[in-house]
Amino acid sequence: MKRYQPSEFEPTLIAEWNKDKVYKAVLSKGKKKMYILDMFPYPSGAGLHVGHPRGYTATDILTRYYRMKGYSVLHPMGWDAFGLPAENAAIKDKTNPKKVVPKNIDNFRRQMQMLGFSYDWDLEFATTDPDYYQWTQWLFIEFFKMGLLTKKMTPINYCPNCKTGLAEEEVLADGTHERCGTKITKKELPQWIFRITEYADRLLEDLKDLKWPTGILEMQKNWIGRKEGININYRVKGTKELITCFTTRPDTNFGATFIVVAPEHKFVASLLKSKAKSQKSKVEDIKKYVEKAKSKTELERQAEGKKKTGVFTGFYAINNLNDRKMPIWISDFVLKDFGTGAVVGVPGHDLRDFEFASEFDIDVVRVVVGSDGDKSPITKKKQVQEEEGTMINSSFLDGMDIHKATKKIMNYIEKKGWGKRVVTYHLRDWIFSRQRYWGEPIPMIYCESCAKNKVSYFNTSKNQKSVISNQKTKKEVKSRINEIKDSLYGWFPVSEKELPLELPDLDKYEPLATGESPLAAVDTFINTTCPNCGGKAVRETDTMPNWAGSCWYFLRFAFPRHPELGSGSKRDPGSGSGMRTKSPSRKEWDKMMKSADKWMPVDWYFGGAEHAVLHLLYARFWMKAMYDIGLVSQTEPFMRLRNVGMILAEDHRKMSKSWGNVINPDDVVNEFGADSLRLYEMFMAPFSQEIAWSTRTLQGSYRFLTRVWRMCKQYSIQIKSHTSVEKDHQEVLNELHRTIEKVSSDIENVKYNTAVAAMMEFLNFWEDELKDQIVNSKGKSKMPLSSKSAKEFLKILAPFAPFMTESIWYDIFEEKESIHLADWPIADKKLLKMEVITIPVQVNGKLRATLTMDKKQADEKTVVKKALEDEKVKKYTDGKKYKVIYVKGKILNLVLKK
RNA sequence: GGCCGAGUGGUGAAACCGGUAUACACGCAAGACUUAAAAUCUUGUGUCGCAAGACGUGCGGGUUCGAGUCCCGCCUCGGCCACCA
Repeated sequence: MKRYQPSEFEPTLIAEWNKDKVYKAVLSKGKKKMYILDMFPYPSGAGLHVGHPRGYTATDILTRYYRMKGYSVLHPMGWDAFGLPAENAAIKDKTNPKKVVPKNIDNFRRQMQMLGFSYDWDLEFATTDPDYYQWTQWLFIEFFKMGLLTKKMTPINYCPNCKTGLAEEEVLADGTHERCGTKITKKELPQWIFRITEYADRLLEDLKDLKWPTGILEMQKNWIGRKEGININYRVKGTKELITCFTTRPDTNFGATFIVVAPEHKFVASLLKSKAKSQKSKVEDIKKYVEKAKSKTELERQAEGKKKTGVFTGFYAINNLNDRKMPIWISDFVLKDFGTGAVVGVPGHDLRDFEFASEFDIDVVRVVVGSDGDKSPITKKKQVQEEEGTMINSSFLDGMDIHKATKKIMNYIEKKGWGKRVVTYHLRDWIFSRQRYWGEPIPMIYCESCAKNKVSYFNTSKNQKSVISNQKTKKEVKSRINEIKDSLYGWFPVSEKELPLELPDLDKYEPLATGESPLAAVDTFINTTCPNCGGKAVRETDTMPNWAGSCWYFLRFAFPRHPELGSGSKRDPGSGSGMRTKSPSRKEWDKMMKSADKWMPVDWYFGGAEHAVLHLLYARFWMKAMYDIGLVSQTEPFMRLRNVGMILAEDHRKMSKSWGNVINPDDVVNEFGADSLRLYEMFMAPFSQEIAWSTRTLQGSYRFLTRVWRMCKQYSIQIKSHTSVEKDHQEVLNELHRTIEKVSSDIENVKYNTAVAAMMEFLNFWEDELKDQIVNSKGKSKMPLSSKSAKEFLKILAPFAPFMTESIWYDIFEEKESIHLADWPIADKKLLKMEVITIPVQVNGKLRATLTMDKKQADEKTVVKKALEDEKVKKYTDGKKYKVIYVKGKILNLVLKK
């Protein structure tokens, strides 16, 4: 044991920790529990890049800290292995993802162990394990039973070149396919829709209980986008039709001058059907415009910018408030999915409406006067008044401010029966079907003959039993089912006994030209019997999106172990020993959850901010739905959330193979050891901040560890000889305890950069003290800290540098049990207090001197007296009157009087 | 366009409730060791100035004995959403 040479002991320690199961998660009675979780990774072929360990080291430090503090800690790791990247990589290599994924997992696991993360590897599993996804399928069926899933025609993104439907993430911002650059079109396909919007209010409401970064909370809030407004019905002159418009600004309704509907609006369809009612030339125009609008790609829409296009229908709607005839237009700036797909145009008080009105010469009426007092007619874009103001030209609203007017007019319209208050959301229902191979098969069966007889799961008598006890939820479920059951004739869930419904092994699994899933071409998979009538039936061939697996994995980690079921089979490459489960059933779930519930919820959740709305929203949704069925006892999965900042390459660009600027952790560990990498990534910047990699700065962390190593090495003589009675230097001891205190609180606040700085500061102090010793005792080194105290320092460094501290712990200090199971040191409150303090002295707010004195003597009188003895202070105050401002023990300010 | 962050030395950054601005580290400079280099160690390092001192946390104001921190008005950069009615 000479030089600090990490490669000499790091691999050995990994093997020992694994063998002794040092990091086994055990829930002990009388101990507080702590569940610390990373967003589990997708195991790509490239292996870990240097950005992954930043988050994983952070959770590892928390885990090690709480473990040493005596908590029961759950810290697992697994693999989110379904999804497009694996599938595309496998297609490219002409192999099956089933073969590639296990290899990738092995590599990821090896790298994580290399970095010393203290996961309980026995709990490992992958979302692609049939043993896991049988439960994901089971949950799908439970959600189906409570009316949260329905199937309907929905437009999806489609690439005409690759002949496949695409996920949102495969469509670039300019509307092209990321692989081939072809413009994406829309294609209507039957899709399973997950009705997340049913939970919009609760997803919004419950945000208030979460200790999450405010930015993420804000993003979820915006994404849900709750808006209160009113739906107003307008009569179409000369017909029996009504057009309903959503608006949040009914106060301006006296200023409404036109109506615009989306090209997809049902009024347009009925218009085209009954040609007789409108002029023939108009019908042709309308047809042309609607077709063009529907075929427009995102790219074309963006190229057009905000220039308004549209076509007049020849019809007018009547504004009941003032009997105004408002022309009805069709335009693609109105979105079919927002509000009612129809807008009432108030060009004086909405910029977009004004642009439309100017384009087509529609009247503009002012109904609000803003703070500029401008009452003149609105003719210029600048004059459009969207802000606060007072009503004019609005009959009984005149003189009111806009908020009061809004309330008044809403009441008025509702009373008259012209409209109804409504709440709308930005949140859309979740399209849950993928026409892809590499995902969980959706466990549903379609029976044509049952469909013909209008039979579905929901009207077969044996299925009417409800397990939901909450009356309110029961009612909601009932009304949901009533709404959707007619669209689900012929659909039945796969029976529990059949789970897992396994993904078949296929040689060819490229998406089909029809836009269907590749499973649609596999006869042995499709054909089955109807669970209801026993006749011929077919399986659903779509698979679930890659988000499904991450919606409940945090529960699965907490499931009790079943060693009697054996370890993961070859088929389940990820499942660790004792993590297999029996077939899914409500009884089995309840048994599992009874014990898993003790770990829930996740106390600390770490991952990238890019999941702010997707994964985090979906998982919260599942949790609430599960709660409603009684599957879990909590409504929120993740109590505290922290976002890890991205690590950029040294050239400040994103790390990417194509730039050739990727840093591989294997190389870093080879050169500097895992501890240096961990320490550096914690020290480099505040945790959530994006930062560029710097090998130079990493060397600073390496240097620090080398110095700690050297320092500790000097204890070996002392310890082996057992001769000298060790004694702590009071000042070093005080400094040590201050460091213990600082590091402890910094860890709990995820401020690792300052925690590391504090330890560096301490080492500087400790070394200086030793040098003084050597000088004073003429070369004979006597350590300024006892080995007992030195070990305390080693302990607080242990979560950051688990390898080196463990190695010293065993070899120098001759300990027998792992440092990572030792007790966390507690700072001695008596030692924290500063006996001697420095007080800055200011004259007129400018620093002129500092006083060093005993804390007990630092009363105002003494401090002022001492300050006035200072030459510099005297220079400014001599012969002048001054006011004394003294904050005890903090600062003295002498303010000269004029 | 909407919402949310952030601007501090040559660089990454620190500063708890308004109380010594620049902790810790990198880099740089000089020196020690060495035949030499690397490694290591020592000292210095906000700007201007010989110094005393003055100035200094994106810019302009304000509150205060005292402002990186609070208030008002701007500028720049980053993130998310976006023809959202």
